[in-house]
Amino acid sequence: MSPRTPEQNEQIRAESKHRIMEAAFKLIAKKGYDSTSIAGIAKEAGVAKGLLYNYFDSKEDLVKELVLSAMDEGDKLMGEMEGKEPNEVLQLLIMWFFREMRERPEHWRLLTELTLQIEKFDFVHNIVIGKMLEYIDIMAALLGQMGYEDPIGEARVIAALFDGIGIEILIAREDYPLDEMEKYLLKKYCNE
Amino acid sequence: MSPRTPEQNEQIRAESKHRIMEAAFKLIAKKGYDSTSIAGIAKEAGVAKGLLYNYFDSKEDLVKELVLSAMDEGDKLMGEMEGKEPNEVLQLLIMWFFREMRERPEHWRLLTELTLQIEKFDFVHNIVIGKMLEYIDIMAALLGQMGYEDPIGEARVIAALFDGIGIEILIAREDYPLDEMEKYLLKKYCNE
Amino acid sequence: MSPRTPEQNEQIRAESKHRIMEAAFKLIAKKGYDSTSIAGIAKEAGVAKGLLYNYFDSKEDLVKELVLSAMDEGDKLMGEMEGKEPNEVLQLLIMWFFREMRERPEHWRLLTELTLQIEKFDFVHNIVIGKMLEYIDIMAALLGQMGYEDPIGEARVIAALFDGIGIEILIAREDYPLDEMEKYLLKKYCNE
Amino acid sequence: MSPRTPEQNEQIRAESKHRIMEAAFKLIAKKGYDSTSIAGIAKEAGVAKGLLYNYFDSKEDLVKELVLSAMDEGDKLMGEMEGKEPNEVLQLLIMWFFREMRERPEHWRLLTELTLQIEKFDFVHNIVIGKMLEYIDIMAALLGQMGYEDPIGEARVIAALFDGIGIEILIAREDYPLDEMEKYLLKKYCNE
DNA sequence: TATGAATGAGACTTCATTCAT
DNA sequence: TATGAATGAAGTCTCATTCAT
Repeated sequence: MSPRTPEQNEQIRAESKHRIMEAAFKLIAKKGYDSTSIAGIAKEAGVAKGLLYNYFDSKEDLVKELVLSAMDEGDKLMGEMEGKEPNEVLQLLIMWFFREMRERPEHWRLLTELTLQIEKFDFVHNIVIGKMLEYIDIMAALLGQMGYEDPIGEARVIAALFDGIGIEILIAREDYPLDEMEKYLLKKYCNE
Repeated sequence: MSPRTPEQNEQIRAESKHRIMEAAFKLIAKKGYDSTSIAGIAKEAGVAKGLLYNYFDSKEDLVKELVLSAMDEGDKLMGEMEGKEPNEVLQLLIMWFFREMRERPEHWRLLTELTLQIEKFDFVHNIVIGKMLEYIDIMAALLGQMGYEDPIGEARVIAALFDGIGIEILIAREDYPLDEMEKYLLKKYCNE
Repeated sequence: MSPRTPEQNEQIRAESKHRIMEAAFKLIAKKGYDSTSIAGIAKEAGVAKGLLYNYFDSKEDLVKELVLSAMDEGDKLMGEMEGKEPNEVLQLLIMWFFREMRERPEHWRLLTELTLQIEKFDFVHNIVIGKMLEYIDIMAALLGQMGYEDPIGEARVIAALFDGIGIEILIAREDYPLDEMEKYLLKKYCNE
Repeated sequence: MSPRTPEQNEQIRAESKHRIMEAAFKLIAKKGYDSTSIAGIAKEAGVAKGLLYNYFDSKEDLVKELVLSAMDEGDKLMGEMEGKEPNEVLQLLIMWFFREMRERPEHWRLLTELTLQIEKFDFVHNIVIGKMLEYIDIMAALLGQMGYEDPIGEARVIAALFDGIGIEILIAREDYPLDEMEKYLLKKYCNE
């Protein structure tokens, strides 16, 4: 029973926390915030209920961290677009969006679910608004370079399109004509 | 002395039920289904908890009636479009949408909130999918008459746009540039 | 709208009260005291809930009157036995008991149900004990005249038999071999 | 520091469960199922309401376990009768019955109470009917060996007697002449 | 006398959180 | 660090009872 080194402890902590967040993500994305219980998360993560409170102050706090980490991933993308042709960037963005929707619809589910609980999760709300504006700016710059007459207007249209498609996918699930939409948008914004 | 007449009772009932539904609508649209308690609804409506169960079998039943009545209102519109020019209809639809968003964003809030709770409210979910397809068909017919090359594709785009704008308004509230978007869309789809 | 005469009022009262008691009896005998609601009784009786409180102070009070009236009926029988041969009386009692069990098992159901709720219905409890002793005395007198060695002991046996058969009928319902038991007891106590 | 061992937990759980079942038994046997609240049981057991649901799925489930455990005890007896003289067995049964009635009338109270709630506790009901038939068979075999002319009839009489005495004890409590009845039955069925 | 809308206490149950180990 | 038994506030729903008409 020799005591663990600080490094070992740190690693154990990181692993446990990761497992808990993964479990929480999975369940909340599937069943929603209110219908996901702490007990359920603990069970899914294979740890005891009490352990969650070693890492998170409350259920809300857990969600907060979850959202922040989910946002992070979205940001990386934009970085990768530096230095490419506007036309190509737009094409990549559209394709990336549809790939995301195919492969990880739950990410979108989680953010939407929590964003709509405006009262409860103020901070998600604020972050999301910020991101939205940021992305619209980037998109407007692109469209400006591509010669659009009202680039901000069209950027807002594209943003709304993405959000709208996202929500329709959440509702229609496998019935949604993802492929057709992708083709249509690529043709509309990138071809010719 | 004498008991109330059936007419008096009917009126009392109608009023109480209305008060309860209004209170429920207000709270659920603001805080979401799960975070709205029966006790809260009763308090908001100014009645005792128990009274709700004179009018609704359960909390879910209350929501059901709420949704059905919210849907009703949306349908009237389509009826009024009969016999008009496609171009005009599209313009009216866009204007109607933005008027709705300005005047009754809570309707949209309520439907969105409940639609996303897929497991819990199957029936909302199913109704909404049905409506979506129906509206896309109508819209595609219009666009076809207006000479669009791929009317179904563009109808889907418009539907997604409406949904996307709707959800962005829910999030951004008064910060959303409703007027600019309306102008932009009218120009894009109706002008020239 | 001429006012009713006192006699008319009295008759109306009697009728309403009777209807309520009948309804209460029926439902309590079938579903038990706790599972029978005031609303249910009113509905069964075809009157408004509020009316019950014109005639009875409370649900318990209603039950009290019900039990008292049910007891009454049992008493008449004993009166009719005056002046008959002991042997014949015993035979009549046994036959009467089985007839009752066939025709009105609910009476027994009601009394048993309420008698067992000792804490709640003290008064039923006391009345029942009194009756039991009274009947055992009468029976013992009979058996004494018939030459039984320990008439009180055998009277208690017969009383317990009746109670036991009664309760088994409540449990087994139509599966209970009523006919065989009747024949057996008649042979045992009355024949030869 | 270290978490409890599984054994420790097992013991804690067993103790808590036992305390809850004892409390439930006591209260239900005294006041009946409907009049016994979860809150009351928890208070009697000295635990929080919520804890009951760590051990039982519902109030009904709690009762189920209670009944099954009460039944168990009754069965052991029959096993001990193997290989004894019929005469002796009958005597032992009678004496056992009266001992039970003296020492644990609440067991009988609980089973009777629940058995009569036919609609609610189907499973008790079915089990009890099964046992009744089983015991009557055993008894009839005994009586057959002892030379009774109609052993099944007499077995039914004895069963009804036991049930009847049981219920009379529930009602009359300490006023019931247990000793005299026991003597009388022993003389009637076993002596001479 | 009669009605039934309204009340509110209290029932069962869930679940985030705490804490002894 | 980790466990899970225990807590208790809060939620949904039922129902005996009241009261304006």
